[in-house]
Amino acid sequence: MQLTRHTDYGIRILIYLALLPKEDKASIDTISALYDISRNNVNKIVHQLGKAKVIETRRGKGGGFFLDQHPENINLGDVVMLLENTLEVIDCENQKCRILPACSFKGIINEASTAFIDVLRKYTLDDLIKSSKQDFTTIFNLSF
Amino acid sequence: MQLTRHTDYGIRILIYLALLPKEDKASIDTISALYDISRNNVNKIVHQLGKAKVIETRRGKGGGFFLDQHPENINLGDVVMLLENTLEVIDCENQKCRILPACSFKGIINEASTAFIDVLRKYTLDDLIKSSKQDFTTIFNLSF
DNA sequence: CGATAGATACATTTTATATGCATGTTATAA
DNA sequence: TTATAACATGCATATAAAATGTATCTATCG
Ligand code: SF4
Ligand code: SF4
Repeated sequence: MQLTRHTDYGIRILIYLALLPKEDKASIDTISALYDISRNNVNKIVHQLGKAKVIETRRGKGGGFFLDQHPENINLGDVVMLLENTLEVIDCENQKCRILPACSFKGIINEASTAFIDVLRKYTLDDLIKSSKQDFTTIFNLSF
Repeated sequence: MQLTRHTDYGIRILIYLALLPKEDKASIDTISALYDISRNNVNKIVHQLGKAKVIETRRGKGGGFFLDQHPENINLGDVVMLLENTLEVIDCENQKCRILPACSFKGIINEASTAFIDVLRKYTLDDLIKSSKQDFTTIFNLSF
């Protein structure tokens, strides 16, 4: 029961974007260096977030990416569900489980993972930054 | 975000034990054959459940294992926490994350995984079998 | 055009999970 | 009491998932 780094990296990237001044763009290389995440990982995540319209990506010279919505409108539940590929906590079918027809564990697990996501749904990207903007700017050594 | 098979296997084993008539014992080989799980996997799980006093194991000829408590007293939250080795949904320290001091995501994730376990905590092993004893006996071809 | 920056595809490495193999230890039934 | 059934334990291997690396393509700006 663990979130993949892919997802966590995605959150980190969004946090950074949320702190950027309006009209500023980030680049894959910047983020890769900033967080010490392999360029290709960042690439993949940015692409995924772009396709899902969480961020907007611009190719070519002077390109980059930035939030497509206000941080208050970016729901953490949605983001995690997007980045985490395995929504199902257990894949009963795929392992020809003998007791499948009688088993109610899968239902309980489902209820539990819904509860998990529901907690995340209560928060937005803004909740991650609003109370610690100062700390973040110090960490990033930004001046705005 | 997925439970490991190890955990799921554990649940299956407990379900089987809960259905056994009083005073009956199961063996690693029986379970291994019944669920088509590798002998060593069953071995490890049984050992773990034994150490945690969820089941009682008896060595030697005529030995085996059986529930150490009534199914109503075996809490699914406890069992899952026991079998799932990674309780932490994300290991911030271990990846020298730059924004750790300012990040509130870990707290939110923690709240979410607590919610997950709390759902499991509402159920016991008995909940898994009480409403479908008949189905299970058919599946297992038991006659009691 | 030429440089920049994301898009895409595929290969490789690393890590986590699952299984296999061997052997030890203990209890009990013959 | 001795053979044997059954769990205990340690380590090795195989498999699968995740993370990272390499390469090339495409779009855009100046
Ligand atoms: S035991 Fe239940 S939850 Fe687990 S694989 Fe079988 S049907 Fe699914
Ligand atoms: S971003 Fe937050 S949750 Fe993720 S590793 Fe860093 S401190 Fe932990």
